Amino acid sequence: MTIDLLSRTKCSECPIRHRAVCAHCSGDELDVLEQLKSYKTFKAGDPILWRGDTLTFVASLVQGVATLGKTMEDGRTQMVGLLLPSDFIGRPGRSQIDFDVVAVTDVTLCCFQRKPFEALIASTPHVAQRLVEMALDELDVAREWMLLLGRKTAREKIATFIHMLVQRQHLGGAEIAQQALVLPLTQEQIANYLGLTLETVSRQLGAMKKEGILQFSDRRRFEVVDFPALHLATGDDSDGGMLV
Amino acid sequence: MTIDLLSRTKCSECPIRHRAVCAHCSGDELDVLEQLKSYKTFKAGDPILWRGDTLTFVASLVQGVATLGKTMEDGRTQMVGLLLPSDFIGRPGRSQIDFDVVAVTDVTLCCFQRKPFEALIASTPHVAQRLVEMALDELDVAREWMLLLGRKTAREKIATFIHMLVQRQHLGGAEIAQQALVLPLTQEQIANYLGLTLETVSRQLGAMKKEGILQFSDRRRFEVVDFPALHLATGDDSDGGMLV
DNA sequence: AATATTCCTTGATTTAGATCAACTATGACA
DNA sequence: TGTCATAGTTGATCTAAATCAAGGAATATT
Repeated sequence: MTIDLLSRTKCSECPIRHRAVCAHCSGDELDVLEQLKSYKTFKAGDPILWRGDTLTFVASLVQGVATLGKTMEDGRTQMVGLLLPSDFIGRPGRSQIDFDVVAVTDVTLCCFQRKPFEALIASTPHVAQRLVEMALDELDVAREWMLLLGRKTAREKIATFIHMLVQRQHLGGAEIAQQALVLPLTQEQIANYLGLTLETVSRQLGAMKKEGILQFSDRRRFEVVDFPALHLATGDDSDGGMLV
Repeated sequence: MTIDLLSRTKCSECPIRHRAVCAHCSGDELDVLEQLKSYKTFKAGDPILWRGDTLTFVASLVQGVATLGKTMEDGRTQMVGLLLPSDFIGRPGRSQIDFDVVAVTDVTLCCFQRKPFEALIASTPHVAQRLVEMALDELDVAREWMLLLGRKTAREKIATFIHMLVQRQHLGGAEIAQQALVLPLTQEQIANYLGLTLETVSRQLGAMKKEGILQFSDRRRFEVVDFPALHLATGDDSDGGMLV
């Protein structure tokens, strides 16, 4: 029996896309997980994991938004990742993490004990293979962000961030732009994600509003009115930005 | 038979530390690799892989230094990784890369065809497991660099870079500081790694020389005279910086 | 409905680092 | 041993974004 394990394909029975983690979708070899499944919820603002914590579980984010962040002693913080629904939290083979995971909105996780999960990996090579690919995907994202943090201007950073949100929104299978999007973070959090200050984020968003690239209906809800202009503003290759 | 696959432990018969990749050290199940092993060499400055290239092999870097870099259309570049001896190049399950790999010095790679290597992974779960861990290690490094790029000052960036060099030098098993180190990159390359300009790198290195933290015998060869001061200058936690 | 808090905006000012511009040291190579 | 190219230095100037400072708008709390 071959299953597309840990794919990003949405499971028809539950909101989780990582099918190996989602017990609803498990194949014969994954039945063991069913018994270990548990849901955890966190309130907006709650810490999910602190830097240095011992990891006892791996999880799939079912609902909500969480951030991975690093903080320096003097308070400077840098987000190193953003977790949206369907994202995987876990470091198979690792017992510690080197950053904080914080719930930005109310968050629901579908959790599995780490030990049995690792036992599963140890016995099923194609699950392990899929996990390598997932880790490499995350690595690609991290490296793309390194280019952003090291070399992009404030405007390019903001444009890239919005562009990424649009792309992720459409991964789920929704149709093309011109539809309402939501900023999942406050402007201060966006600033921490982009290596900027909140004032700069406000000014740049304001400028894009004024230029007619974005249109806000609400403090958080907006549309991309001029997608080509948005893509141009990212500074990325002129080819790679098409939807679909 | 249990082998410490893909560990960073140095093989006694060759300079490669990833034992699964180093055919000298292979166990029974790895004999297949012996036949596929081949060495490739590159001159300083040679491209090893271009962004978008199809990957036909995985490899271990035996000798020399190479960089992983991203370049924007207007020429801005950001290095997203540094490959030193014992580092692994390869993306099992991935056929393309999204950055350039360039030899900084003369480079020797120990290469294996990707397909047979992936077949090996598919049949031996603990190799796959080790690869997950390696990818997660790289991810940790990338995220540490995100903090550096997004939030650290020029001085902190330089100090962190030197600090990292010292740490890596000592991973091999050498004794404590106060010994000659070599900058593996030009100041322009360091600038591209740290999200700075070459002038800023020059000025900051000059300042640390003047302050008696570093001492250069040569343009490239130097010693860390005041390691505590170096560590302090990184801006990192006051605890985590000890050698050993 | 009034009050407090959190989030966002906008302006004035400062500054770290970029940019521009010579110039110097170091090898490399003929 | 001199010429060339590459790498590094050093100074003057500029600027993007940070910082400082005040308000204002939305949301939550009483």
